[in-house]
Amino acid sequence: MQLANLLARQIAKGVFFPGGRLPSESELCILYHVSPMTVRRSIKILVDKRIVSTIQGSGTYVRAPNLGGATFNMEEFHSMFKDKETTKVKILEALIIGADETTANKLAIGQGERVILIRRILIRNGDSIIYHREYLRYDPTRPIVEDELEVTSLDGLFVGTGETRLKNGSLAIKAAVLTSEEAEILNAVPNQPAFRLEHVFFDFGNKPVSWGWFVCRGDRLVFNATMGTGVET
Amino acid sequence: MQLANLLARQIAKGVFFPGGRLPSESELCILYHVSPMTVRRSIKILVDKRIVSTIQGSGTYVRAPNLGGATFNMEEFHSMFKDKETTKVKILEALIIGADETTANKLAIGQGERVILIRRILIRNGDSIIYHREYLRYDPTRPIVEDELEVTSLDGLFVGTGETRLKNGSLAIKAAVLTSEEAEILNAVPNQPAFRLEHVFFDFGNKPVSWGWFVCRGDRLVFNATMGTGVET
DNA sequence: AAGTGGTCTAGACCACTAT
DNA sequence: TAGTGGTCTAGACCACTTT
Repeated sequence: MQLANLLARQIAKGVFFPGGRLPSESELCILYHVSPMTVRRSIKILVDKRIVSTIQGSGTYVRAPNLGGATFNMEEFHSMFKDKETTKVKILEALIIGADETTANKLAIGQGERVILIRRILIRNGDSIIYHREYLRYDPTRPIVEDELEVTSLDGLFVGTGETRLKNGSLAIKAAVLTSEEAEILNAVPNQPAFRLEHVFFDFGNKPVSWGWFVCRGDRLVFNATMGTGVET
Repeated sequence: MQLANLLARQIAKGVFFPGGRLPSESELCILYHVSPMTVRRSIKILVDKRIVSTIQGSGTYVRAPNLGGATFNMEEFHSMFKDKETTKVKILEALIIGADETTANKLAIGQGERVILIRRILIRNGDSIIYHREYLRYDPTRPIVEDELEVTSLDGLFVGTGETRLKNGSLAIKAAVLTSEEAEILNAVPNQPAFRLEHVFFDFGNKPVSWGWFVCRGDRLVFNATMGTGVET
């Protein structure tokens, strides 16, 4: 939206500085010869970008860049294996086991109940870059297991297949060091810094049906975020 | 917005399933007796939440939950010291030094040029939880240094003071292990998993004026994200 | 050609804030 | 009480996709 970009540039240039107030919506209407709705949507764009914040009855204010407003995404992580030409997934193991305490808690089942464990490894250009371990609820009436075993590119977990009926999920980034098992798989040394990316998926009954984690060497992954207008002056 | 929530609940219940198409905007107008603009804004809300995606000329489609769409924020990190009653910042050191190679690169200055180093420690309930190291461009004409030294609550870095005129910033989450120096400060053992949160701030001339990093024990910090509607069925 | 989402107009009324 | 942002109406025209 042109007006939003215009205002963002002005903020970036320092015309409106952090803490300062923007012209009121009705003023902007007159200044730029647009309707109130257009002004409102422009401002909404800036609010979404956390560049300004609005206070009803008071005004629209320019935010100072602040760490708290930064958001990280999975782009960096995803980019590691979105190229289907050079990456492939190898299933190291897929077997039925009894749930240990952690798995039982995560999947909301009883300890010792049967679950499916899948261990995968993601290879790019012959290099093992991600180790994935996933525990699935054992439920013959659901096709989730077949779905999961068909995920041969891990990219499926990222784009969504359109077939799975999973409702919600949660993700957690944890700091870790490589265990000796992981280090061997990832061609690294034990105790090296690493990211552990845990995930839980829920179905439409809000039951957890899958949990697991990715392990990636810390020297191969960074999560990035930006603050501020992101506009060149 | 009521209509947005209504649609989100229907999606969560499985009325519209991933990959499926929502009723067209004009149909929703008639169904719920609202104006086109209202429908559009409702759908915009769902688009922003990554629950649906729109394709011009084709329709509005329900997204499958996917890892790639997840976003992390700093809430978890910020919550560690937003309580001003129990947390305080101690400046361990503040001195002028010559820039090493890394610092020179980060601040876009010459190696050996003078920079200000500030080492801080964040204490909550007598517990050292975050170690902060920051390098500032030495520029007597700018008040940034005084500003920074006045940051006695680190929260200032998060909410923005309204005084600083910093324009943009970047953040990076890296996996690390505690050095022996850090371990001593944070009452932990060396080689323990940790997060290193690097930041760079730029002023209105797009010059980097500050860079540094936070170190936090991995067992005290997790970054969380959610996928899907986040709605109870 | 018909239907879809994308953008916009020119207002209206309301809730809230400032003075 | 005047001014602010928050929400909404009832259309309009356009770009794009589908058939």
